[in-house]
Amino acid sequence: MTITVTTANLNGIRAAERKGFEKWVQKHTPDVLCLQELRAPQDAIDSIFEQYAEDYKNAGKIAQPEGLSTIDQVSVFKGRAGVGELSSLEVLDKRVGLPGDGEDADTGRWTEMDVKTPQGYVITVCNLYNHAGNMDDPTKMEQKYHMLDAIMERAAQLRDEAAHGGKQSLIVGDFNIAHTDLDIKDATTNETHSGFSPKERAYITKLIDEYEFVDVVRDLAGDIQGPYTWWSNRGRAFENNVGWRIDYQFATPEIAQTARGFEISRAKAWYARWSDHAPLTVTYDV
Amino acid sequence: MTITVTTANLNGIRAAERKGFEKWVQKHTPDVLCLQELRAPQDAIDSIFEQYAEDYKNAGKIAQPEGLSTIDQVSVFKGRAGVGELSSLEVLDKRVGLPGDGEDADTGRWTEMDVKTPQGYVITVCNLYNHAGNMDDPTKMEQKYHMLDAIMERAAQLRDEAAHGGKQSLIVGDFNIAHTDLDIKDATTNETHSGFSPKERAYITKLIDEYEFVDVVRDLAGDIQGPYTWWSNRGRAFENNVGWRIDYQFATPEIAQTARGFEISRAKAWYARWSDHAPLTVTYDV
DNA sequence: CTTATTATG
DNA sequence: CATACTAAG
Repeated sequence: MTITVTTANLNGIRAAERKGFEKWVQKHTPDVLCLQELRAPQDAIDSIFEQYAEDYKNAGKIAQPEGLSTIDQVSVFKGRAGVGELSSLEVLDKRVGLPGDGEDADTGRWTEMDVKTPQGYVITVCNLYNHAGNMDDPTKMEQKYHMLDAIMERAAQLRDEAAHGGKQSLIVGDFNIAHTDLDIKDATTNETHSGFSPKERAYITKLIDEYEFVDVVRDLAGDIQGPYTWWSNRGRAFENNVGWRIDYQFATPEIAQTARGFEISRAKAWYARWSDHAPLTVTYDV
Repeated sequence: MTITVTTANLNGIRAAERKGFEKWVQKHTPDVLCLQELRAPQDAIDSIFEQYAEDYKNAGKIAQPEGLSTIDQVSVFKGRAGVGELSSLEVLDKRVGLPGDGEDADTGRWTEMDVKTPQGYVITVCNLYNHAGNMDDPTKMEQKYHMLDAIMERAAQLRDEAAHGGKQSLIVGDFNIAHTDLDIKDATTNETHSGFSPKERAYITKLIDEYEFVDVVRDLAGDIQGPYTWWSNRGRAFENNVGWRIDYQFATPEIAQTARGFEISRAKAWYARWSDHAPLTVTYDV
């Protein structure tokens, strides 16, 4: 009995809908679907998520549309960021925002769901969209580091909860950071760019080494170049596979051990590109 | 020996290019081509007009690309208005702006060319794009009336020049006013809207009655409903022919008498819609 | 509804 | 290069 968890940055859910993303949803209906960069107002998100609920029902994943649990966080900045999380599993709790967010919660960058797996385990699935950052704009880098600090804080809590057979966790989404040379096509030219600077990469290392989260896709793929999840819209980056791996699934050790495989939709013949990111799905035997 | 004069509001020359307007140019190569709403910066206009010069050369209308005369006026407001005029005839003079414009000349709404016809007549061709206006915004209506006042002033000069066998004139373009019930599908509901208010319509009447300009298309078409030149992008206006006649060719009496026929491209099977306006071409035997 | 602009990624 | 926004028509 396995579950599938997908993370997909849509770069505008309405634009992705126009380009056929819903066909992908109908085909895959992952047990947990984590979406980033919805870039849409609440009413648009509500009506699209209702359609997805119908899709899950028609695919036989849930008995009724009300059987799909959803949570989302729209940004206070119109047309920017925005994250949402959907699950056909039993959902015990849903939360939005990070500890450090404070009053400033409506950044549209973090949601959580506690889901119950078919085998009866409870897993916290955290869904995030980090700032892109810009080396020429220190305030934007500060926002990026600030969110990374908050993620570390939450990761510490989740690690402690997971210890000694406790509640396991996933932290998935768009970190906007490639971790190592394997995670970026052009490492040398990008060391001075936001997304591959040493300071940013150190946060990913810290998440793995200090908070004991496992980079599931790297573990499954081994030490190969790639696989990438994002390709710039500029030039022929997608066609030439000049990509970055900036979308991740990090898992606490126990659930990481159950990871059976992953799929990045780019490789598939039926894949129609509806975003500069490709969806990343991991199958867990849990 | 006839000449063709076309007026076409492109609603963005770059968008029109993407949709195949250049094919229309290659097919028709009118002797005088008056364009409105270019909505593009000078460098974009320059390079597109150079392409049109090649098209005229390839069509055998001119000997070399340099044989096409062009004049244009870009608006000081980026991405708005903008008019241009092209001719394969001998051009004696070119001017931009209206008398009333003063310092404020770069409104992108008026150009003139003095062209010499194959029969040796000199004709001033004025090309205009009037403000759309908005009944809820008095300053916008004031701008529209102000331009109409300036047009009347120029029309008075041109009428005087044309008297007793003098230099004839055309005033063509987008007036953003339907003159009579015949010039609009839905007259009653639009009397309170900009474009069909009594005050605006009176300017067209004045141009005809006081300044003796002939509404060439109405003269040729007779008292029928239509033909329209503009259809709203909203709803199914184009499909249902819910249109307005707001693009005109006004002529001094002598040249008006030589008008042999007109064509509005909408009626043609090959017509691909690249704007909310359709091009209007009149053939003059002059 | 469509084309522009702008900011953001 | 693409998706938003806003202004304008």
